[in-house]
Amino acid sequence: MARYLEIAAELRAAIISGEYPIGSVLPSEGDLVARYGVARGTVRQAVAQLEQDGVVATRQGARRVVLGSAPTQSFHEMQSFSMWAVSQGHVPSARVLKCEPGKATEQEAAMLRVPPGEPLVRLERVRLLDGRPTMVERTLYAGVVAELLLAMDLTSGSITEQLTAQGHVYAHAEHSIDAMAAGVLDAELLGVRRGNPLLRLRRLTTSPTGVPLEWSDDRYRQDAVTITVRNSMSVNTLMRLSPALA
Amino acid sequence: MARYLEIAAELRAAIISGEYPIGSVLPSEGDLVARYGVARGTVRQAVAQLEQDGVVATRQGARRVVLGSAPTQSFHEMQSFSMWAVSQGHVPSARVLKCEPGKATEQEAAMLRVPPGEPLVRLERVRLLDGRPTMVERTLYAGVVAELLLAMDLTSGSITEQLTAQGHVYAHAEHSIDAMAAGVLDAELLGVRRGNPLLRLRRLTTSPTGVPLEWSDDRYRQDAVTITVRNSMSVNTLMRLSPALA
DNA sequence: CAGTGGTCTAGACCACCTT
DNA sequence: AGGTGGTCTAGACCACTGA
Repeated sequence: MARYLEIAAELRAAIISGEYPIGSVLPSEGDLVARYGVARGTVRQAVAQLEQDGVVATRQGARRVVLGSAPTQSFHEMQSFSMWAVSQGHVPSARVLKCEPGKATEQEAAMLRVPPGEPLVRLERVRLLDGRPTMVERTLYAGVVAELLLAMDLTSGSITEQLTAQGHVYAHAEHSIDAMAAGVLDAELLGVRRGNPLLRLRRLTTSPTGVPLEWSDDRYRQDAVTITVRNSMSVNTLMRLSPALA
Repeated sequence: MARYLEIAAELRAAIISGEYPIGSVLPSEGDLVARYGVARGTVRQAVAQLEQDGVVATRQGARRVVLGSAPTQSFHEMQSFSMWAVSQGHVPSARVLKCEPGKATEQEAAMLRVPPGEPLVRLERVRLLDGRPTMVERTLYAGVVAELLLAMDLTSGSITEQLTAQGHVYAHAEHSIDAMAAGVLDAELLGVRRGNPLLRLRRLTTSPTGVPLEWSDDRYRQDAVTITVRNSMSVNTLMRLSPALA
């Protein structure tokens, strides 16, 4: 592991342990240089990590202030229902409604940002948390990922996990979040009344090189999840859009 | 402006202009060093900006790939309904339902992360977009910000803007997003039916030093907004929580 | 194997904050 | 005025990618 990541981890641990309580200040860069025996650049890389995660606040000329300990977030937990469920102490499962190869329609092609007619796989599942219907998932898989999918066990495990094991890495995702009313079909699948609120999360995921891998439309029962986002002046990935543009 | 920001801006402009189309590769760090006549560290600071915004993807050993042009996002647009509305070409306004000073109840203190009994201001407004009710906003303002608020014009402008003008800077925010059904009151205020879906966005905003400034509960008509979030393996501020923990 | 990005060093000057 | 973070330079070595 890189030295700056080790230092960042040590500082995180010190914050969690209470050595640097919320509201207190971190040692100066000079102090940390002396303590860890590294160059200033390395210390700055370490604290930049903490700043990016919203753990500390930085102002030129003043010591860094501790905002809170790092959230237990992870890109992969956000990406995968299974991993998230497990991390929350729940047992995830799935009921497959549809899994079929096909060719991209005009609309699907636009969402996946591929040419119309491209081969893809359409997957629809009801996702369960401890046996209770929680989310309806409609996913389109593109390219290589699509082919691998047809050989997988879709009811139990995490597709993401199986894809990662085979070297297909998800690197970027763009999520659109809104509220909607349950239609007849969704209501029945989730065991709620028609018209009840659902939280909809649509997502385009791409590889490290920007190649679209999947597009997903996930609809959660109103009481099933809350999404949280942190942003700050320096790190900001959050937008509010009019539906017309979304 | 710092040199690395100038370089980042130039690269952004070049991407938008089509000089570096989506999917193409950026010049190597060495090329950029030569072109701009700066040290490699400066070039790396510039491209790190682009990476953080999801504009380019980086892999060790390979040229950087262009993912897309920068979104027109801004921290302040996310923070302020007014600024966002204007940027979307709409006319924002507000109807003040309540604006009164008070002392923090047990529950309010916990949300704002201040001691119970702290002075605060409670503000409730219906926010309108081009005259149409769009969102119900319930905000608690703490400390210094609270005092300033009572002297402001609350119907027209942006509170955030007025506060910024007086040197009170919002620096960090944590948002919780979920779906809910409209109650009798919210339904009437927004002109929708009781039970209709609303998108709820709760937010704690703090100063650069981590001091809580405001807590807000915003409820949008189901068709009024979509929230979008970008995340990646390297930059991730997104979490999915069980409601019990939220 | 050459090119490229990832990490690290050592030192410099400046802008801003605190006292 | 002294301390602190922000920026920048110049050079080094390593790990990974791709032809």
